[in-house]
Amino acid sequence: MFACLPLLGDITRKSTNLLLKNVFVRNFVVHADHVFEELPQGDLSTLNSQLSSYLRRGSPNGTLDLFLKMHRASPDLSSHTFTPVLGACALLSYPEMGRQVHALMFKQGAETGTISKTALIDMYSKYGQLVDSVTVFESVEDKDVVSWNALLSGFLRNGKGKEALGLFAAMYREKVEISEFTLCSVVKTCASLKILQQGKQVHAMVVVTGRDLVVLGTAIISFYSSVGLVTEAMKVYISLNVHTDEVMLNSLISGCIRNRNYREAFLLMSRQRPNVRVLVSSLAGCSDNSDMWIGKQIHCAALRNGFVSDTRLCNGLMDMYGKCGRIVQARTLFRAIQSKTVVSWTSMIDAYAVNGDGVKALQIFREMCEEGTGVLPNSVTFLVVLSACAHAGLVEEGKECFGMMKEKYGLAPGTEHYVCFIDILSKAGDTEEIWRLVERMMVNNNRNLPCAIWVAVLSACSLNMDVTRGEFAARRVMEETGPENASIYVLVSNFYAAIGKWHMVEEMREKLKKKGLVKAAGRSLFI
DNA sequence: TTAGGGTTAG
Repeated sequence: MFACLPLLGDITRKSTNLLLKNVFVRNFVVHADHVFEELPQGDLSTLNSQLSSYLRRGSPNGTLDLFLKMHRASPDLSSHTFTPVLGACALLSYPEMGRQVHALMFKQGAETGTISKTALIDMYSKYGQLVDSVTVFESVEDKDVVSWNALLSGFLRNGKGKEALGLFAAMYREKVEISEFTLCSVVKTCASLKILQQGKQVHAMVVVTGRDLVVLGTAIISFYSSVGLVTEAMKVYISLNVHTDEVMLNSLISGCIRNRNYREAFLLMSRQRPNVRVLVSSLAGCSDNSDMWIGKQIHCAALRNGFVSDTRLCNGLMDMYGKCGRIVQARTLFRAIQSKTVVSWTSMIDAYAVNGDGVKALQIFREMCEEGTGVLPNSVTFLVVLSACAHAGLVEEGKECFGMMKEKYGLAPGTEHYVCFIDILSKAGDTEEIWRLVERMMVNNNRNLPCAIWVAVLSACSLNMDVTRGEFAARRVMEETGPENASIYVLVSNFYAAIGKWHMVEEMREKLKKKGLVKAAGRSLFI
């Protein structure tokens, strides 16, 4: 059932204590000095309240610190002890510890109740381990609306929108009395899937049932913005007549920017002092829309409000200037950031990469990797770097970075990294090396590779006129791709055209026509 | 025990 369960036989109080202590020393150095302090006075229920209190006040480390002391002092803890501890584990994104706490609960028989299991569902979903969330959910004997909601929001959190809607349908079938939490998750799901009709239905349900309208109203405003109906979002905002809620107003401002309703956005912004979060979100909208002049106005608003030393805001500004082709502005901002994060470095590398300067992108990357920066590259950094190498044809550098990712930083390349690497090898005309890589991946993945890999291989074979391997890749692409993906048919068709197999080109075109698919037209920023 | 702002990089 759970990876931790085979360990249960080894979990004595001593070993768990040691594990928890190690976890603290590794991850919560600030608290390590205090772990041997005496347990605060109080009975178990008082201490349990204290655990919850730490969590509510935003101190998960405090919760875990106290839990460790409690565990050292007495082996008998209650389910009320574990629920806030699970919450703290979830917040601190430390799956190993969460699993060990689960094992301890199991050992003490404290994981049987609905509330305990709901906390486990939530924790596993926050770790991205949905299979375990579902397993726990299925084991709940008396499922209440909260346990359903926990799984529902877990699906949503992990990008499983369709599954979330399926679960909502199941709640209906099971006649679960839905709550505001349910509706909130469902309306967010509709926003993520951009499904207008279902979202409208949820809106109607909210209006009819007269639920709490501040939180739900914000989710509905956000939903209408996400589906491009910012006028509807405005109507909801006006009808709710809640002008004091900052989150709701910010949701509307961000929606206006993303939908290019700039006049309304700045009008709303003038009603109250904007905070960093809404400005950063608005800058992201400007980046997506490539609207530098609006981005500049937000830059001015940030200056007026004294936010320009905020790293997240500078990251947003850098990204916006970079995406709009203003590399000098991006670099000036980057150099001025006092405490650069991995996002700052990655944004700067990306700014050079998207503006075609692979050499400068690599220079910044190397600077980032030097000792003393206090920052380590992550998988996004490597994706940006590999992409820069691919675009600039920096083959040897790309190979070096791909190797470095795992060997030096212990980061396993994902599908996107392999796609970039195949692109790099393709630029070097090295289809032999690509094929060796593919064979290794097939061995490691039980011969199943994601479609994106086959697409990259096909493009490489097309570019290098590798007929035999290209045909193999083309067959795999057609097997793996969904019937709705028109661009894949065009890609395969172009490959057959490149190698002169015109009957296959015709076959692809026929398939495309029969399915009534049309490839989306390419668009330029300036047309 | 479960919900609101697509806060920033792919």
